[in-house]
Amino acid sequence: MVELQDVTDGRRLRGARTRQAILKHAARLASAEGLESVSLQRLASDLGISKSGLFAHFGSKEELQLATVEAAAQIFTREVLVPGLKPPRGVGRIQALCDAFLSYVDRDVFPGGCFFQAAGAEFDSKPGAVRDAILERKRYWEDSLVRAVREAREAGKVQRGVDPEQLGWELHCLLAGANDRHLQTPEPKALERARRAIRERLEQAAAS
Amino acid sequence: MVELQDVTDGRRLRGARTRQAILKHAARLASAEGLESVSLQRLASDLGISKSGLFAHFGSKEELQLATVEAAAQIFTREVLVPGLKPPRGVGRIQALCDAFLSYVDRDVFPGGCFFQAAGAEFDSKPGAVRDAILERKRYWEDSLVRAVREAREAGKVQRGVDPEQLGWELHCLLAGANDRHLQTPEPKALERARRAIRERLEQAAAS
DNA sequence: CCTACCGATCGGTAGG
DNA sequence: CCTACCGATCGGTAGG
Repeated sequence: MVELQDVTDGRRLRGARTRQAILKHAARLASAEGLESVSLQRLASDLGISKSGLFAHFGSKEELQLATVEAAAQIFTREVLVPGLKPPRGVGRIQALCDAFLSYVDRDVFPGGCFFQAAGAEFDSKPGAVRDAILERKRYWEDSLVRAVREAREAGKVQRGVDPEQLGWELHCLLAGANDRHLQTPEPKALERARRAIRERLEQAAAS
Repeated sequence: MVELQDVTDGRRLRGARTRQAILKHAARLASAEGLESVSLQRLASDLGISKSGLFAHFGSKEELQLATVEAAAQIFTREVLVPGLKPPRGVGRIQALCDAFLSYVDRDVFPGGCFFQAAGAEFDSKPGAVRDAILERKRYWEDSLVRAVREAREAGKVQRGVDPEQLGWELHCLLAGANDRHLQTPEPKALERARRAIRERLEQAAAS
């Protein structure tokens, strides 16, 4: 009984590890070459398994794409949201969210820049479950910036006259632009421009 | 002789018209589905010609892509740069460039939003002639904004303390963000947020 | 009855 | 511009 259970658990554990390895590679590839371009054959040969091995994990290409979006969201949460939400509510948290995103871009967590920026642009005109999943995650990130501004304003750390939705969206634009520029001309100055713009926006918005 | 020449000219004219029709359709398709996804077969059947008919106009897929980028650039020039550069140098021209871009997004000149936004995101991690052509055009547009700010500053219409490269880049980020948001949630408010941000930035920068 | 794969091949389509 | 093809690769499935 115990032996049999061990074998079963071992198989499940191995399966889960393989699945994570597949999805991490798929997400990295997709950021650079496009989610649609990550073919099952390409993915299989990169990982040294067979194409039918992939089909044991994901029943179809769309399910693989949805699982890839999910895996990318976990990476984004770990690399951006967790460090960005560490400081207490206030201007410091808004700044930390922006810094965490810029660091995530600077460290090339995904070789093709922010996964959701790339996948969002690829799928924004392709209706379906994959587009919906990507946009839901993108919206959560944008909302996190808006929420951080709103909470800072409620705590009296940001001026009453500031519209959280407006400032949150502007910060998001600058961060997206920094990702864009980083991919076009990968020089330190690319991110510096965004840091400067964000600093100025936050200084203006901060309660005196 | 005359007859022969007429036939030749007629053929050339017809050829040029077909070429323009192909490229216009290719650019519109590419903005929504991706430049790489516009297959020769798809394009041929959409236009009611044969795949080899396309090869008579363009020797390879890459040449078709380069010609598509060129055609999209002509559309962008006509729809954004020409109206945007109409006002004399000064804050009015900066505003006109931004308004022209937002109108181009709002009118859905390309069904998938700004062609260069979409194609840039698709190719920014794919080295080659197509990426170079796309980024060259994107850079020209960004430089147009920077130039408009610099000229306004030189004319004393913008404060001395303003960095043209910085403000030009920030305006570009807001416009790109407006295009992004327009594709995600096509409501009038999407562009309104950008208009408000741009108005505030320009009021701040204007010489008093 | 489960899982994690294999080699081979299905009908179609890619660029050329 | 056409028909007629090529080597390869696409997403997906067969039996073992």
